Amino acid sequence: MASSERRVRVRIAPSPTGPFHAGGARTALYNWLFARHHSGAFIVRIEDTDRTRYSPAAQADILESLRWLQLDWDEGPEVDGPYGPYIQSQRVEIHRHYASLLLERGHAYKCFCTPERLAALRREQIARREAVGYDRHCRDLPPEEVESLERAGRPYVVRLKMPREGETIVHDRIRGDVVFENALLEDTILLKSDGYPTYHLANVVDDHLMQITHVLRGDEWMPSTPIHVILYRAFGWELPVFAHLPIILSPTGKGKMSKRKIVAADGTEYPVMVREFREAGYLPEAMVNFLARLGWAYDDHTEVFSREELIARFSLEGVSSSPAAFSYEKLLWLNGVYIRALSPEELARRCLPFLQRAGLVPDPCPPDSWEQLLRVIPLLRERLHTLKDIVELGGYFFSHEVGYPQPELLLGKGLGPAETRRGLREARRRIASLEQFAEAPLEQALRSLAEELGWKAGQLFMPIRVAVTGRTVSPGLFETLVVLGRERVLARLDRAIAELERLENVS
RNA sequence: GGCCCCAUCGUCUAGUGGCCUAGGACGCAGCCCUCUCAAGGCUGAGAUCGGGGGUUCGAAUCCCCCUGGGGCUACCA
Repeated sequence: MASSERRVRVRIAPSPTGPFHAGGARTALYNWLFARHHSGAFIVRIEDTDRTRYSPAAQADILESLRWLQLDWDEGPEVDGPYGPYIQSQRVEIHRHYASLLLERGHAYKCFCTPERLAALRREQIARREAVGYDRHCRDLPPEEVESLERAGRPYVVRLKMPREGETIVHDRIRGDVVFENALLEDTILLKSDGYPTYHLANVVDDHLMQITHVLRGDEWMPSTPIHVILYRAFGWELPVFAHLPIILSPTGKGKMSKRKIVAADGTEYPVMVREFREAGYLPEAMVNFLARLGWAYDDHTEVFSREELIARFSLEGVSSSPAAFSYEKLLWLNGVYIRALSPEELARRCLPFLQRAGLVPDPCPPDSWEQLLRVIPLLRERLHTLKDIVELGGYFFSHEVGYPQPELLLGKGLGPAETRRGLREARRRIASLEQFAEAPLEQALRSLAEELGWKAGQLFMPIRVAVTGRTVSPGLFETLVVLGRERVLARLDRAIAELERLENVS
């Protein structure tokens, strides 16, 4: 049966050497979408055969990131499944078995070359400006010599015997047929001297054993695919369908997306790891939508896709073959779109941790803080690009005091400290004596005051805004005053008036 | 250096021989709304489809060369 007719089974094979980054997330998403689209299985397999770089924290981060993005896996760590274990290091006996099978069948050989010899060889090749690579020194060692070296306890690796002529064609669903000249391929190491398999062996063996039908992975794997094809053939196994995804470029378009935090010229830090996006206040649904569109398009106008639409519409045919640069501007816009689509309660729920982390709301959240947050959300909803923005944009709704680091911002346009102070004092008096502290009466009172003073509305509103929020930017003044509450408004007006008085005396 | 991939507005892309004097989105600019900022609405600037050869009545779309960019080149994945 051709693999395309079997039930689709795809996997991601992250290596727990560092936190999960945007590129890994995109690969995971495409695999997940492909599986869900075809009602297939999405599998997570942890490839931790590099014991020197292994990090338990990284492994936890990968799973946590996948969960945050809601890319649920059908088989893998924590959920297990019929083809386990799904932690590669627990499968080394299996890998060793298949390596010995290759040895028996003459598809592989033991190589006793020391790292020193390899390094020296490499240096010579570079000096002679030759192509670097293993010289197959041990490929045709006489059996007796192999035996004696082994008896002497000399460490060895197992290498794959590459065909020395002909070519290997990789059929790729995105790239088409890619031809590799066998003579240029190296006798790749399959088993390291520590007994652990390399990626090539473990990956092929496990993909086969786990019945993987489609291998969707980053384009950086294209060069090693002929090795994998040759391995499949050596075992006599059916090939999966390969599809190499375009890599993600850094926002500048120069080079692969960094795995370290991107710092702009102005010092702004941009997230790269999935957890950093989460901490920066991005919504998982926005991330999913953005990542999906990075290297894939459905038609000539749709930008916003729900998860269900993505599943329904995703196909390999829509995946572009050229690399895509990451755009924080577009992500930010999309994040805003998703924020505005959230119900006020849901948005409040998601913003809460950010306010708590900033120390503006206690943890656990007391009922009155929650009520206040619910009042604040409608005012800030369309102003947030990230959840974290609520701290900067709305902190004054929760803090007890606001400061005026630049007191001159309190001044009305074209007005001096004395005049502004007079306006503010009168505004304070009228607000205090208002029967009903609500938007309409506030607006009426303040507009008529501005008129009486012969000021433009903004000349009065801006000083009040700065007085009560400490900022020149806020939601509409009257709704802001109402949510702040009369007590807080009056206290802050008093402080501002005092501040203006000081400013008067200075000048 | 060798091998491999890629090439449409700044960016993500639509486009699979005629519907393209190249469409949409982000970003940018202007205007409207307006108490500031957003959000929203409208308008605009922005790509001779990297260059050169072919094929064809006709090419962004097919072929070749060049150029540019990227990836890989570990007892890492």
